[in-house]
Amino acid sequence: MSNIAETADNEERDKQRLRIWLRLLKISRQMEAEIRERLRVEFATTLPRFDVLAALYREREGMKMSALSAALMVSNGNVTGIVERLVSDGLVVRVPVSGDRRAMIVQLTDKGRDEFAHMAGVHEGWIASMLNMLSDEDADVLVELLDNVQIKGVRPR
Amino acid sequence: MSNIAETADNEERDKQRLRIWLRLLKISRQMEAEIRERLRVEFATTLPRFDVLAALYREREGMKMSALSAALMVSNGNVTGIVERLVSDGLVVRVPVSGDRRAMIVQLTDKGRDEFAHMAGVHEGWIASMLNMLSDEDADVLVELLDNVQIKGVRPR
DNA sequence: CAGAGATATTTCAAGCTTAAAATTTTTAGG
DNA sequence: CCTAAAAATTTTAAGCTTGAAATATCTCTG
Repeated sequence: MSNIAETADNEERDKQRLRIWLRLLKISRQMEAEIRERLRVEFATTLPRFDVLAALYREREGMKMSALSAALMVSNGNVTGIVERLVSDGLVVRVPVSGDRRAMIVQLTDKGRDEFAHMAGVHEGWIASMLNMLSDEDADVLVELLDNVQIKGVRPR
Repeated sequence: MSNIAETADNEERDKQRLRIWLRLLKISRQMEAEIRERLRVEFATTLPRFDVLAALYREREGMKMSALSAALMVSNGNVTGIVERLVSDGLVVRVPVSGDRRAMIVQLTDKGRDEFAHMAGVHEGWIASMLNMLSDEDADVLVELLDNVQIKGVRPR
């Protein structure tokens, strides 16, 4: 086989992968912008706050700060600030962990639980309407394909 | 037909669309995080800066600030700060628009053009390697499906 | 040509984000 | 027991992001 031809093939291959990435990025940025806007206008909140509430809603027992930042794939320091603001709004509480004075568990308050449940329902409707151009078949194929994509970080250790 | 059954169908439909969104979001966040990390470590730069350079690279004549923020789908004020830092690094210049003293055109410098061209090549390789689990056939189907997705903002006017 | 309204951009305040440094507490080894 | 290393979290500095307000300039209409 020709090395020159193979190089051209690989170049086209790379370009096709780049195309996928650019489309993926465009769609997710547009959807994210739309969701941020609606959260702001309809619920006077932000996406990071919504994400924190969503994670806590799944874990009735609450989560440690470190578990929270791992689940959301953001830095520790990041979560500190967001939780601070949620606490002052009365949506979550921080309770000390018995037996480890370093750690804190964050939990939804009743108010936080109620507010999130309401927002989540509306949110699901937004998503469905944004993706309503996909046929049921397309949707199934898409879920399948996206499931195969696993991004591995380059991070060693 | 039964209204109850139809409601259940629609509910499942919505859930499937939500699944797509969550997978889309996860993949794009992971890829974005990986790209940010590599840009930081290998080129000591950031994704917003890379995005601005990419937009300017496509437009040899340069772009007005407003065109730049429209192309990147970010706010005007945002671009101001990023361009400021790129100017002080000597990668772009701002030239006044003759005939309109309000406007500014931003252009790559030779240094900016060279640096971006180099980074873009490496960047394409990163993307290809992150998506190398997709077969060529899967990749084609995925591009096709993603092309159909057009998010329409709710914004009136 | 004056003034109203439209345009291009910057400034501002607030919040998000990160990596790295600092703090506090726990755990393990000697 | 003592202390070095590990672990959980917060703080810090810098940059990104937004919507809204402020500036400056331009255009159009009367």
